Amino acid sequence: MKTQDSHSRKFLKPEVLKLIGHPVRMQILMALARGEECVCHLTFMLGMRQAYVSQQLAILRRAGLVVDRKEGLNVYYQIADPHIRELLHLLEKAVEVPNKVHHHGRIAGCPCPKCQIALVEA
Amino acid sequence: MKTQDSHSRKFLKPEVLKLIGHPVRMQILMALARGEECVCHLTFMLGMRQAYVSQQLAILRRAGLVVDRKEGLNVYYQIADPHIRELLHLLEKAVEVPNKVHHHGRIAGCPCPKCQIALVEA
DNA sequence: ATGCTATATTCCATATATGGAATGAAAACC
DNA sequence: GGTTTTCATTCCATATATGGAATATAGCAT
Repeated sequence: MKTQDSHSRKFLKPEVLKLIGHPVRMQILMALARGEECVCHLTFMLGMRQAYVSQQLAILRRAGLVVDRKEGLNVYYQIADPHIRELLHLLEKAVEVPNKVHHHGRIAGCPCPKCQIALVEA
Repeated sequence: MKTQDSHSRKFLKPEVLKLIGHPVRMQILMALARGEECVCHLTFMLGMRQAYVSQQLAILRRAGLVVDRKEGLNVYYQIADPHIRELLHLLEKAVEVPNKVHHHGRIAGCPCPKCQIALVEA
């Protein structure tokens, strides 16, 4: 009879928090907390090399925090579990992350479908 | 005009999460989330050597997550900030920790005042 | 002052994380 | 076929974390 049973299942091992507590991975997770994004979009959003972003995404994927979905040439990532998304939304209020991860519009130079379609329509 | 402003200040750096995401430190924090405890009590609760518990407490103290208070021979630790305590209570629902950290009664063999007084009264 | 008790610190070998660079694989298009 | 584009992986030198062991400090008692 506790309050707030919505996410009371123990779904996180302490070690997973250590993975989250990494500046770049945190930024990636915060960006994904708002919704699915493709690798190239994340790359341009964070201003980092693609290889490095993929590397961090692989770590998050192996830890079960994110899942990927291939669509043609692009690979889209999203948070694996609604519980984790909830946790990220809570952390979003407490943790300092660069503003850029909250910029969820078109990104100049990004070649991903979303950005290109938005460009054509504008 | 956002909902829930109670703890919306950005008080946590991502690196601090990494500190929290350590099995032993997580257990210590979860134990302290319920209230102040002395070092010896934590030592007996977790069944670890005192030197090691002090070592981890020092890391948490330097990170600003806990504060200490000396009283005679004992040193009592507590969570430094109500915001952090709130976060820990949220994490408590999600993170797997051994049951022992939730045992907040007297601990057999613990020499701390709390446990000794309880022993005499019983 | 001596000794006891609770806690802190320092040292250190080993393990793991970090992030750069080059390379690999796979799909779409010519 | 070949080429381009997007993403993944592997290798590696360096940095940081981990946790054991010994030692240090500080308060209280006699």
